[in-house]
Amino acid sequence: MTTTLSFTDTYQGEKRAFTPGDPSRVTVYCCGPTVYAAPHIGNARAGVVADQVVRLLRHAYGDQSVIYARNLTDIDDKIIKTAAEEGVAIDIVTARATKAYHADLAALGCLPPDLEPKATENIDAMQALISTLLTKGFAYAAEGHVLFDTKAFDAYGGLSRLDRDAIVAGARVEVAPYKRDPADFVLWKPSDEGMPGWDGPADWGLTGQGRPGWHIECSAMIEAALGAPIDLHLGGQDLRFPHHENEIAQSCCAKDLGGVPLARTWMHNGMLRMGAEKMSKSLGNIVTPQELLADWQGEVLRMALLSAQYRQPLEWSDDLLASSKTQLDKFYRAAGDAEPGAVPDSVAAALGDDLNTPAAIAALHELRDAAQGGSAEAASSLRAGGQLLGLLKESEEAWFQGGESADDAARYDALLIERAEARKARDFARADAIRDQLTSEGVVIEDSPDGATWRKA
RNA sequence: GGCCACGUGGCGGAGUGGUGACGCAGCGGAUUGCAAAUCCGUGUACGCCGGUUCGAUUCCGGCCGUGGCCUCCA
Repeated sequence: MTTTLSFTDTYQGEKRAFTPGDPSRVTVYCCGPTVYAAPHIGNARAGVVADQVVRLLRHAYGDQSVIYARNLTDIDDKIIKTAAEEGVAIDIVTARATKAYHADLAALGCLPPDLEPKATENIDAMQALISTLLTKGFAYAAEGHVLFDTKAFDAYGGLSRLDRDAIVAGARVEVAPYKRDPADFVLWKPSDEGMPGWDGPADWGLTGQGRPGWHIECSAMIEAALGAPIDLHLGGQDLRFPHHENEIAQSCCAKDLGGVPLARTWMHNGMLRMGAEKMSKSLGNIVTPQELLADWQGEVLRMALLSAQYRQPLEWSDDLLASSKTQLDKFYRAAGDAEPGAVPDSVAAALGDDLNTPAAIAALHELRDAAQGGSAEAASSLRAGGQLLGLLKESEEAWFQGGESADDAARYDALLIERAEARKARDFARADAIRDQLTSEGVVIEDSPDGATWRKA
């Protein structure tokens, strides 16, 4: 496979050819969830985008040549707060949220990452990183905290294009008095009694236990899981600053990365909107995959998320879901029981051009036309192209009839036979009554020269 | 205020310096006992004002509008 891939690198601010350091070991990291609550569909977009990129990279470089790591942030003040509010142990909160995240992403057709480091299992790596930064003079201890000294890193602000003045001028929170510079950020902070905490190394000069700051977690886990620099770092646009900016600062100051800002390519996905606003927990306008899955198949949600190119904002709506469902129905009808063949170039090329999923879906529609016209080859290509997009994984039968109980299915079949007899006898009143009854149960009848079939609406 | 994006037809959404992707919805027709599915056909667009150009939705400038970020956030 020699497809040329190009992605918009947020650090450089332009679309450029993707060139891994080692094509036989392409390293990808995606900032995973903070596990304090079930994810919303906007969180899931980031997971789907990363999954889509990984699928494409595996197609281009080979399954064994791509290593995909996505972390779990299981130490965080929001977790502590949630546990306290519910009066349950931290573990209960993190296990519950982790389970929900895994289930939801699986429902959206995301492959599990190769590595899924947890913050709590990488404390040693974080402390080692902090010690290095202290030793090299990029960090300092103050009032129980260890802080990163942003003035010591000339390239600070390179990713977000923010300069220190802007950060300070726009600060929405009071600057902690122990900071040397308002832009400095926490690497390690003290934990009160009852909070998760770990002893710091003696030479940090701290008393009592503490816990890591958010940003150091990812730098440490990237180093531990993949080794910096990596080829590709993904995450939501809202993580660009401060999270990713700080990751770069930490990683580049701790280790000589040969001028690479931690990742050779940075990709940031756009936000999902509800109406005019970003969907977010703090705004309270979220909808979760769990809620949506009650009414829509997982592939419908994925199709909806892929309907816009990943960098664009995407407005979430029922119309979008309905349109996605209709399109998938058509794809499944045209694909029939065809086995996936070779991935069509039209689809691979669209994805290789900065993950242009709308163009890839358009290519699928072209294949559908040909398949519907009787081309078995096109049907195979449709399957293969769809599956590169994480779609069209089910059989046609499972797609249209899956999820119904065996009893219901048998009843529908019996009613279809009765209806066929009624129609033969030209008793259309009875035939229509049967159809009306099925309609009321959310089941649609489709007639064909070979007889009638039923499907879920 | 600063930084970063973006404004395309009823809706969603690509793309391009020069014959208006693709989809959903709509409308007309074929098919059907009637529907459903399928097929054929079909309309409407590039925020505003300048500039460059033979020609701009596409490049440049300004304006207006929207969103994101400016240490909670995918």
